Amino acid sequence: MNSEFTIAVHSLVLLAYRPDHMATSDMIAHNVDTHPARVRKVMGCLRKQGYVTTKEGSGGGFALNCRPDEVTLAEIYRATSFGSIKPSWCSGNLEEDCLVACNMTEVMDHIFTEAEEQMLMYLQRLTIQDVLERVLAKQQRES
Amino acid sequence: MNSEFTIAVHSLVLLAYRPDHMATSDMIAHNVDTHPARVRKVMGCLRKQGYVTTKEGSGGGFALNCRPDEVTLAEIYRATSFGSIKPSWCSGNLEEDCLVACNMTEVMDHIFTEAEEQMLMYLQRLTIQDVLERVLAKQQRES
DNA sequence: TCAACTGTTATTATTATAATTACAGTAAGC
DNA sequence: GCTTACTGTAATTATAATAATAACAGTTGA
Repeated sequence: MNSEFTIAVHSLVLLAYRPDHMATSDMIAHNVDTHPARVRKVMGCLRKQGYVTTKEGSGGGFALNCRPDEVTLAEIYRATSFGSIKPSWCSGNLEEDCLVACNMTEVMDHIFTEAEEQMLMYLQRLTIQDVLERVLAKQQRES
Repeated sequence: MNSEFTIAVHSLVLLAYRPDHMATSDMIAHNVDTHPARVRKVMGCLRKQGYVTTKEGSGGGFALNCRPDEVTLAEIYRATSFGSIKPSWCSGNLEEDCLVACNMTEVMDHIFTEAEEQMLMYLQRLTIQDVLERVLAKQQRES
């Protein structure tokens, strides 16, 4: 699976956690441990879907624009990584005179699509708030 | 996701389809459209789990050693690609003095594990026989 | 003893992914 | 208006994951 989903979820959880619900790409990038340009790319995607707003120029950055307890990981997955369950390589050989060789590509493709839908049913039940709470709960157990 | 799962399923479906339930790595490789050595590697894994038997030497090859209607894709996934849902890259920064940065890695890891379990519940409902039937059904619709 | 196989490892090629650089555009504050 | 601190985006480079290939020892049947 594509790691832009991870970056998107991490960024939203971070924004939800911060008292002012704001951060710059530099701050997020340090927190996530990646490059600011990559964060901006992923956040651009979240902005288009309305999950965050951005403010350009000095003093700018990203701000949460949704309720963390209403946004599910399924939405974020669809927005960032839809279809990434399926491996890019696929089997099958149309040259062969064999039903299996000719049709397996499409049949497996269909299976991966259904498997992804099933996974989305799980992600549907998890919100950004839930993830934040898991983070906080984990800390409490350890302290 | 790892494509060895695809190769394993394709190979088992092919064996189930063939009247003698046998094939060499060359034959499977042509059908799947990959290299025979790769097929042998995947089949080695299936042999260890008892899904196929192999016969070395001249006239040898692979033979199905299970009932196609009893083997589920979940088993094959576990045998070949367990854990491959999770991206190798992960977010988080232990250097940061922030709960989110420090704990997100583990929390996301847990989420990917659960998502994979959910996907496995779907693969549990599909057998090699079901896949073969989808292949055959597809052909009938098109002819 | 030859030919046709598997088993396995090592090497190379290819592709996917992530990091980095670069720079135009925007807004705030002096 | 100028400087500074940001975003947006594209192009390039680096790295890692994946697949293909080659090579060869071991096995078996004819």
